[in-house]
Amino acid sequence: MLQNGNYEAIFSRIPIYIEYLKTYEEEYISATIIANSLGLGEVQVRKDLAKISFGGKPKIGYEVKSLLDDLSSYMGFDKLTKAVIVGMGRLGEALFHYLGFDRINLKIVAAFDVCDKYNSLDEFKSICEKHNVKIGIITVPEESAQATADLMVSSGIKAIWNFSSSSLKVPNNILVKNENMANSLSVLIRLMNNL
Amino acid sequence: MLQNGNYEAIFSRIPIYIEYLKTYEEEYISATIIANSLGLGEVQVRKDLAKISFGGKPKIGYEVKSLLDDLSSYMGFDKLTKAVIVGMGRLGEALFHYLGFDRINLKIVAAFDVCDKYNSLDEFKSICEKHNVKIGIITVPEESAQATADLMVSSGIKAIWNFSSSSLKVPNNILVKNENMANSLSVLIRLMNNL
DNA sequence: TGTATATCGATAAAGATATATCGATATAAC
DNA sequence: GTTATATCGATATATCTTTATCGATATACA
Ligand SMILES: NC(=O)c1ccc[n+]([C@@H]2O[C@H](COP(=O)([O-])OP(=O)(O)OC[C@H]3O[C@@H](n4cnc5c(N)ncnc54)[C@H](O)[C@@H]3O)[C@@H](O)[C@H]2O)c1
Ligand SMILES: NC(=O)c1ccc[n+]([C@@H]2O[C@H](COP(=O)([O-])OP(=O)(O)OC[C@H]3O[C@@H](n4cnc5c(N)ncnc54)[C@H](O)[C@@H]3O)[C@@H](O)[C@H]2O)c1
Repeated sequence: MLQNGNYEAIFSRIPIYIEYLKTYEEEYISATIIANSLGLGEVQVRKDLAKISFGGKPKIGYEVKSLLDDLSSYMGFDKLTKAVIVGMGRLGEALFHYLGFDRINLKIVAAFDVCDKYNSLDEFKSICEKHNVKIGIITVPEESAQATADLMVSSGIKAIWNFSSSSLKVPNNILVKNENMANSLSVLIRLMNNL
Repeated sequence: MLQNGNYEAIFSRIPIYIEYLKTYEEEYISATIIANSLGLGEVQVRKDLAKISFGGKPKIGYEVKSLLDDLSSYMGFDKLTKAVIVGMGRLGEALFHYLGFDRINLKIVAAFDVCDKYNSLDEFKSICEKHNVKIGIITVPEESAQATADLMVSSGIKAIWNFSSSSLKVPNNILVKNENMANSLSVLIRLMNNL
């Protein structure tokens, strides 16, 4: 199942480095500059980079271009990842039209719903197999979430991004990332009340 | 600024306990049952509960009702929290109509957009002050995000839930939680490619 | 009443993550 | 050339988080 919540902390920083580096015009950049720009510790930045890329030069820093390449391929952004989405209601529509997945090289190749404006679920398996789809996005109502997950698993999908608040039962080799918005917001409420 | 990403880990587990407990019919529950149902370690559950609630009884467990109360008030769900949302495009609409915020006792009291179907930004400050709004949700395009944040700060908002991928500059006493969906999904891509 | 057991809480150990310190080095300035 | 300095990488320390262990206790049952 691998129902993760806490991943290696570094994984969530790399995309931030990448975004920042894309805006950086010089040929070289130091860990100090990255750290200060992003509000992180410079030792942490240096350690992250050391883990992924080749060394920087004292007094100079890291070469931006090759750093970007290394970070991107570390995250898997160098390869196109294909996804499908099931449940084309308000949230599904929003995600389907969102342009921001481009920069992580993710493409939503098909959208499914019970309503016939979209691909029918009958075609789900064949479309997934044809495109070798790896990621399934679940934006159906709670009560349909488990059935949708089952369909995804039986269609060869390897990872599920779940926006319903159902906790899905899936085989051990399938990744599930729950994107529970209310829970995420509640962390903010808690922190706020603490101040 | 408090531009957090890694909060106390416990904060993100409490809402999960709460959801689970709401479905639990018995009068008492043990850490063992919670842990097994949610795929967590039982020592971890016991430690979390010990931090927040009064003790359980050996061989019996914790009283569900009072546990729920304690966890809810720890998270701040016992008080109504008011939010506003700015940017009523696809994502803004989805969030505005989402019913799941009820269970964390959050109410979106007003929705703003440049389009006149919604509240006008001219009224932003007065509405926020009138309702004593604490949380601002940003779902405007990138280029308007910082201006929106500024408006929120100057209208007395204490915490911002930011869906744009701009990194916002705000005063030190304002909380910002970036909900960068592409970055979140990229963690899943990374984990998947690792298997 | 005594024994077995599920469970708790406390303490200890392990693991993960973040921060601090410092010598080495590449460049720049003198 | 020598010196000053920004930066790196390595090592050490600190903090946070999770997991393991174990004695104490409330109940169930013989
Ligand atoms: N709207 C939000 O901001 C938001 C936020 C967080 C989580 N969610 C969750 O995301 C899910 C969708 O939310 P929404 O607001 O878009 O709801 P919605 O009602 O607008 O959309 C649900 C869509 O799923 C379709 N559907 C229903 N059963 C289906 C099935 N078996 N197979 C395929 N499609 C099916 C419906 O036709 C509809 O188009 C819900 O589980 C909700 O709790 C929504
Ligand atoms: N759609 C998604 O699934 C998704 C996912 C993650 C992040 N985002 C981000 O959320 C934001 C909104 O995305 P969307 O898909 O809803 O876009 P959208 O274009 O559908 O909606 C943007 C809305 O903001 C309004 N707007 C523009 N400038 C404004 C201003 N200054 N003040 C108030 N309203 C203003 C527009 O009128 C429009 O209604 C973007 O920053 C996007 O990158 C979207």
